[in-house]
Amino acid sequence: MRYSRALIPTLKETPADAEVVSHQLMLRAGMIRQLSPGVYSFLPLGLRTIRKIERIIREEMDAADGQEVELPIVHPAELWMESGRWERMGPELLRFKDRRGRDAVLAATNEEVITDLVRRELRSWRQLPLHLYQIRVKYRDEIRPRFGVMRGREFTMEDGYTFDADEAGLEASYQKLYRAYSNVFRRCGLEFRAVEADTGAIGGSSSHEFMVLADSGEDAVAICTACEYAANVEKAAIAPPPPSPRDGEVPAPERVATPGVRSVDDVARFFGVPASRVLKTLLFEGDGRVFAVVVRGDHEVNEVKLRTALGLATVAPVAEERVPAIAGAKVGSIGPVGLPVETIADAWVSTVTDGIAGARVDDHHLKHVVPGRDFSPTRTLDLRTAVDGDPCPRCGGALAIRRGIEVGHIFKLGTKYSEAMRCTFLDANGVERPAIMGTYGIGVGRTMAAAIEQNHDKDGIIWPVPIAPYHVTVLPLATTGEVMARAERLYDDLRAAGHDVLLDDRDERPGGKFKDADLIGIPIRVVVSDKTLKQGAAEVKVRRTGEVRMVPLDEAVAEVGRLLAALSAPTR
RNA sequence: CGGGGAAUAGCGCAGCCUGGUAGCGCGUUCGGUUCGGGACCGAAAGGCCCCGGGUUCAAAUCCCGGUUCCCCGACCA
Repeated sequence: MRYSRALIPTLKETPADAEVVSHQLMLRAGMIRQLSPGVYSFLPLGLRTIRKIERIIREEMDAADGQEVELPIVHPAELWMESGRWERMGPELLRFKDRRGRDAVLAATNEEVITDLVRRELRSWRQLPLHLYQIRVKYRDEIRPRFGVMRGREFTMEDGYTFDADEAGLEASYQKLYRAYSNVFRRCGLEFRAVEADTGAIGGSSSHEFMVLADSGEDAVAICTACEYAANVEKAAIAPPPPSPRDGEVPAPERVATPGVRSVDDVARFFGVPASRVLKTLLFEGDGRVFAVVVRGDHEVNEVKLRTALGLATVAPVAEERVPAIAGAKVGSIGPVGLPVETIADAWVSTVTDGIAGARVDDHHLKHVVPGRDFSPTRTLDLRTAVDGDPCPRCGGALAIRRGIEVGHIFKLGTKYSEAMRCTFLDANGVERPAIMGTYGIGVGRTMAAAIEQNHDKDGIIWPVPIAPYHVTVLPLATTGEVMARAERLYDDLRAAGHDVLLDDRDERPGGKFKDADLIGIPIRVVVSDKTLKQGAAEVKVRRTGEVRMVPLDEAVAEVGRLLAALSAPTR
């Protein structure tokens, strides 16, 4: 491509509304422009990277026995009613009516459509396993789109689905896709972790999220520093605490007036104890029943873990106005002692041997509260959110909490949709069975943004070679004469060698060309100027390392090939 | 949805408090000098000052209503 003919509108200044570097750099490099919140146009340069990521995905999915399909974007509402997601998905599902007043939705994901497609064709166990995928736009009416292409309302996603005859088949498909997804992200130059993810109350089968570790990530992941355990903090388990020997006798609970003392911090300050000695009591409501959860003051209840541990479909805190009627005191003074509802404790409550808790009388607290002596939880479970340094559930080592960008998700669905939508086959014994499904997704734009988050410096993007919009940029420092002629020849030769090349033939000053080349992040830069031609050479520079060398003109193509190969080697 | 901020030239912003007919930097166009890390001189183009209403001799500026965008909390690729 000749730069003079290309639409690559780079910006010198950072647009004010871009918060994270990937968003800033995609705008500055002229790769994307916003149309409306969470909806972006991809410009030629941005689309080149998108296409390269898509190609990698196709190659890996095909290698994992996937077959590409193309599913509709407009779905009839009936299909979503059949699966139950018309109600369950809520406002995130973008709905509209056609001219006849029929309800329709824009594809947010395609379990319904794929299940409908397959149920019409699937008859025999001999047709299984089946792996279908597509790469296409999705619409989710996100509450708050942000970070550019990272969380959009309209975005391109690879969505894949597997159908198996039995659990063992699902396991094999899942493992195959796990490896395929790992390959995709590795080839995109990403440092990532596959972490255990929450599966919700339904199914209970396993799920992994592929997380790119980056400070700008919206998710938090717990990673064991000693073993391979890694999980989304939504789900991360925590090893139980060591037994806490009671040192000496603890006096009976004593009520203390604590006017205006409400939060855990207030309580800790008032009594002059660390927050870890305060017992925090919260009321929750799940599937129509109310119960209390007790955690240590320095810990947070994890609603996802709570829901899963109790096997509930939904869990939500009880509205503050209703608390006094249930607990006998306002929020801030409720406590577990004598509480007339079922009380469940987090395992780490046992480390409190002499605690402070609400007295269930407004503006009063109890000191010398001993779990097990002064109140008895009906159950003790792992209910809190992991924090940095918590013990790993596998090996007891320390968990580290890191930020992550979820670029992919794989999920053992089981028979949720195949049962609801009667997608069945006859097994080897002639028995009708629902297909056992898996569902898989990769955010393509998100992968691109994540790659920038991990590969940039103060001057701009540093593309990993496999997803770089161009591999090489040739910069003639003059647009006429010998310099231009040599640059043109190099441009042709590099293209003939199979590289994607951008020739900066603009009538720009050298500084401008250098800045733009760095900003858009082309891995290799080749400069041709009067100075280099005096040596019969071109100057070759590696964007990532800054390494510069003069290379004889007739060796330049070979040198570029060597450097690209070296940069593509899986060193990271 | 709740809370906070913003809307003025393609981009980044000032002007608003204290009304008087719109400005700076970058970019763009033309001419010239420059030419290895975003040059310099000269000339020029470019504005429903978010929209609607009100106050006033006069509104970017004050008042009322609305819209849009951005940021912080519950979802997901």
